[in-house]
Amino acid sequence: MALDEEKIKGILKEKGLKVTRQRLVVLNALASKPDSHLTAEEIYDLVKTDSPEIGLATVYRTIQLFMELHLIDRINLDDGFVRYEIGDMGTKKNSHHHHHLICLSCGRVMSVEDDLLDELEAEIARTTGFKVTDHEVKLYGYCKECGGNLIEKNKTSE
Amino acid sequence: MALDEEKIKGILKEKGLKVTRQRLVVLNALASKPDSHLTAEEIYDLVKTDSPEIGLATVYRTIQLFMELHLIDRINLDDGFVRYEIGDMGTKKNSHHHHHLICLSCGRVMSVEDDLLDELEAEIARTTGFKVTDHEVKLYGYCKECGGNLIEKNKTSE
DNA sequence: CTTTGTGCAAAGCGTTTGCAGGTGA
DNA sequence: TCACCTGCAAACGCTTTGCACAAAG
Repeated sequence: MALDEEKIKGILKEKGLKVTRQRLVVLNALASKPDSHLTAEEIYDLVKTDSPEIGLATVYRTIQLFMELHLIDRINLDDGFVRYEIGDMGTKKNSHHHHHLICLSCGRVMSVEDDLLDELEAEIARTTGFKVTDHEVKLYGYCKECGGNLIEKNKTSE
Repeated sequence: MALDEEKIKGILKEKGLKVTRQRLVVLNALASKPDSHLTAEEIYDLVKTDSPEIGLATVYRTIQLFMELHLIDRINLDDGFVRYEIGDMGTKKNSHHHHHLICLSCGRVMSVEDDLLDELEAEIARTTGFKVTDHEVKLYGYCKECGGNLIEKNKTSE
């Protein structure tokens, strides 16, 4: 997935922020792996191939900045690592994030675009008066491949 | 919410684990605040009133143990703190957790028991072949009180 | 008596921060 | 020029660990 650098430059300039090589490189690293949910350290390693002098602190600062600009999202899979993924770049301006499927067997993380949750949110607004503006959904289970294996091993019914 | 100490003792003994005062005190602390999502430090403070000699390390070790025994659940509200709440004690053996409503204005956290997600999970199984066994849902927004205030301030339509 | 658990303090580890020098506008 | 940004290293805060002693079974 190519990054629209001009757009990013525009966003930065608009806020009086400077366009630096480090910022572009970090964002490009995230953009190059749209479905890998990278840790700060992984981003750092990726980025070092392009910019060996970059510091880990800069990566952290850049991540924070882009989080505030809503250009990237944070994901916490509760495996002890905080991860990041590139956002929709404002292309869709849909503040609702996608859901994450986390395979308990192989650890793979997949994303699903689905807004069946709207119904749940409406239900909650009705019963509790709570107005939902955003959600984070993590679904744990077994992916197609791992699930298949489990069925082989665990053929009890059906 | 009173804790069924006999049941806990049984669970521990069954695993060859010892029943210590510290373990009971930690679990009682969680049980005494079923809807407060406590950090390790908060549990430590609570527990110190009953057992001033207890160490923070013991609290952490005990929390871990009870997590493994599925007696307590971890919640991460992405506010920089990891929190814990007492589980359903195996009374319902329903591995599906409740959802959390997190108010972006006052920070309050509420729980909702709802399984509208079953539908979403079925949909996902159908389309992706991913078998969901558990989920974690965080809904961000504004609670009744804060939402009301927002409406006052932001009366644009209706 | 043996094994497991505890308290303390030190170590670990991911993340943040202070500061001097560098760089973009 | 001048404010902003970066790299480095030190500081931080939460959590884990090593070890000797204590307690449970």
